Order: sequence, then structure tokens, then C-alpha cells
Amino acid sequence: MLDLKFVRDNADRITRMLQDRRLDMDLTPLLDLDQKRRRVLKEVEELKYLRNTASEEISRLKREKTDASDRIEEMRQVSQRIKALDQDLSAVDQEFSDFLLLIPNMPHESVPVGSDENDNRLVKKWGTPPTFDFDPKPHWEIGESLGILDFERAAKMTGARFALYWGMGAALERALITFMLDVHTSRHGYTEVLPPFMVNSTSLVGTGQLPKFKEDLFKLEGRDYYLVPTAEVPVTNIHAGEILDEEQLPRLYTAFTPCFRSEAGSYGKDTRGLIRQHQFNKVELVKLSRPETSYQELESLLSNAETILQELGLHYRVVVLCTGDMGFSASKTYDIEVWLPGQNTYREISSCSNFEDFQARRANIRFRRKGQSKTELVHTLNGSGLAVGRTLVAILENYQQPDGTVVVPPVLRPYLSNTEKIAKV
RNA sequence: GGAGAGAUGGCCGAGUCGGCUGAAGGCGCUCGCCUGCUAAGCGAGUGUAGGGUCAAAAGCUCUACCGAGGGUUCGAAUCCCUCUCUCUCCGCCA
Repeated sequence: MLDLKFVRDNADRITRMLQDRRLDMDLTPLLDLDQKRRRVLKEVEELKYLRNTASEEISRLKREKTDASDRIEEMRQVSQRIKALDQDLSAVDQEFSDFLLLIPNMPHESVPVGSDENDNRLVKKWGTPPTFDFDPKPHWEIGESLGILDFERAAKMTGARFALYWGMGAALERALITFMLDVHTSRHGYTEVLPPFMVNSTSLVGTGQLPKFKEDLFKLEGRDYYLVPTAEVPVTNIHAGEILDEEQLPRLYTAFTPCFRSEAGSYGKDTRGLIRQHQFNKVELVKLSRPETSYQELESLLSNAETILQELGLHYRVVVLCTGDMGFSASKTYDIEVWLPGQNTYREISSCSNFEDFQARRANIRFRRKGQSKTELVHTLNGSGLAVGRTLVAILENYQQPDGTVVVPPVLRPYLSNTEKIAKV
């Protein structure tokens, strides 16, 4: 959510931002609502002042055993008027905040203006793609022939876009989760948390998934509980409504959770393999920082995520998303795209964003500087560190051998009883 | 699932038959004084949000907030209803 005062004074900048994000949205209803809101607020507050002073007078008259029925009758009228105005006000308020919650964040000045992923800007490449003297296969073929990935049975027990992992496949997924958490906690200073895998709607409004992207979520019937689409939601909301001390910043959290996404609107896309599932595992990195350091924190968050790929020896590139491709809540986003030789393409494996104070305002996460009385909003950041399923995909495709086996990257072997190679059992 | 108890400011805790209680008292914290140092003592201050005023900030001022929402009333932390959460006991259960 944007700052109300900023919206009032910068309607033109917001209009330009909406164009940059390729959104069709008219701001005038919001500004009209704001004026109306303040008009009604002023009137109702004046009446409440009148009522409060009269109340004291009535109280005094009663103590003096004087008749106060005239004043009481008068206030009866005033109170009715207040009640009516209060109802108007809360209706306007509701409409107003509903609108405000639909306005996306302002992109950082360093973000390139563009329409879609073709306008994203390449930041860097790391490593080199492996070479093969045979045709590298896509991971679903590798996984199925090794007997470690089973899409057919997952479809039987649940449906499309689910996977059943067997044996070394399941173990590899688990090894990756543990490896990632170990690196982030022991080397990057993050505190590990294990949050609930369901959250309420308030939390989802806090991070920006609601109210606009309801159709992307799985909701429990008859309850205000949603399956988490990412650990970003519960973890960012850890400090919702709190005022932190300056010394407590930055806070660094890492969490493993499964993620559940309805993938509405992506019918027919990535139907094969693990790339686009309704349920996938992810290790997430979340930071709460002071405003003046948040862009440094974004850079280090990105490099924390990169470390995992480097340790695994996987070639990747980093792009900065353009205005048209960036998420609703983000000010700036880097995507890390890993090389997948089986599909001859780069695929997103991590997305690292600075949300500045956009989520903090929605979730009401503040801090107080030492010796200051004013509170300020923190900046929130998060990034995948990494998407586990896609990492497993990358390992299968990059480490496949001519004989159909897959070599285990050395850093993972301690987590897999020193297994060096995955072969068909 | 059944029965009961509770939710007040950073924390503890008081609020009588509804009426100067944004909220006593204590602790903590901040500033000042005092004091070889520390401790103690003395004095003052110490919530959040929104509106108005102001070029802006400061200041001044108003409104709201005693778990959340609604109701009764001229007036609600105090009375009534609904919900949420916490705790205790019983039942069930990984």
C-alpha cells in the first residue's frame, strides 16, 4: 500500500507508474473518495466534540441536582446525526481502502521500463553450461526412467500438476532443503523458522496477495484459512503490528515450506515435469531492514541465493525485471534463472525483491530509532533461496550421464549417505 | 466436542451503583538535578492512528482507540449480544 499523503500529492507520478506497469487504472475515483472522506470526517468530529463538551455539562448539572433534560434532548438529536454520519464514513472508508489496496508499488528508479520479460535487463551470468556428447534429456524423462519421479500415480491420487517422488528422488529433495537451510543459517546469518502452512486473509493482505490475486490461492472451505503460496506470507507477517527496536534490524529469517498455487490462467503451460506444480517446496529468505540499507540488503539477499547455485555448480544468469514484468508489491526484483540443458533454456529458480515500505504499511510493521519517539515503517525483502523442485530439476538435467544415471553434486553427498550417483534400482 | 475463567498503556496492575479515567498505583525507559564511581535520592516527562491549522516542520487543537465487531444510552473500559484469542478441567486424538 502506498502512503496516503504521497498519493494525494503525487497523482501524476502514480498515473505514470501505472502506465509503466502496463496497467489500466484511473485514479480519480480514489481522489474523490478521499475528499469526501475528509469532508465527512470533519463534520462528524465536530459533532463529537459538541457531544463531549455537552456530556461534561450534563454530568455537572446532574451532580448539582439541576435539571438537564433540555440538553439531553438536544444531544439526542446530535447523537442521531453522528450515528448516520459514522455509517456514511465507514462506507466511504471501506470503499477508499479497497481502492488503495489495489494500487501496486512504485518501482525503484533503477528498474527498466518495459512491457514484458523481453525487456528485462541481464545483470550477469555465472559459470558455463555443461557440454554433452549426447542429447541431454528433460528431467521428466530422466526422473521417470530412474524411477524417482512418478507423475501418473500423483495424478491418480490427486490430479494434474502434482508429483510423487520415490526413493533417491525423495531423498534428494530432502537433502536440498537441509543443505539450503544449513548454508543460510550457518554462513549467511539467517534464523531458521518453521511457520504454519496455512495463513489467514489478514496476513495475505499484509504481503499483497489479497485482495487482488485471490484466484491464485487455495482456500479452505468455510474457514478464513489459505494454503501458503510462499513462506513470504507467514514469515513477513511474524512482526505484523509490532514496533521493533532499531537495534533489532535487520532481521534475517529463512524458512522451508511447501507452496500451494492454483496456477489459474496457466492452463497448457509447462504441463510436463516439475516446473509448474500446484504444490512445491521452497526455502525462503526474508529480511526486515531499515529503509536506508534495504537496497544493500537486496544485493546481499541475491548473493545469498546465488551461493546455493554456485555450491551446486549450476550455471545461471541474473536479470532485473522491468516495470511490466514486476510483481504487484515489489519495488525492484532480480530473478535468478538456472540453465536447463534438457530444455535448452533458462528457467526462474529464485526471485529476490525489495518491497520497501509497501508491505510494511499493509502489515503495520514499524521500528523506532534510538532516542526518537516517531515510529517508521521497516522495509521488507524476500527471495527464494531456492525453489527446491526446480533445483532438483536443474541437477537432473545438468548432471545427467550418457548411461542415464545422475551424478550427485559433491556438496550434497554428506546429506545422502555419501551417494555419488543416482541409478535405477 | 462438553464445562468454566479471562483479555486494560513497554510490562505488572486498579477501575466503586455507566459521567473530568487516555486511563490510578507500581516497574521500566528518557531528560535534568544531586552525588569520588556505582547504587540510592529528587524533579519533569514517557502510547498509537487520523483530521484541522501551517508553505513545511515544530507547535497548538480536535477525534478515535481499554481483544474485535455490533447494540442500549445524552454519555460505555464499565451494561447487553456476537466473534476471536488465551488459560483450567473433562472427553477424543497424532
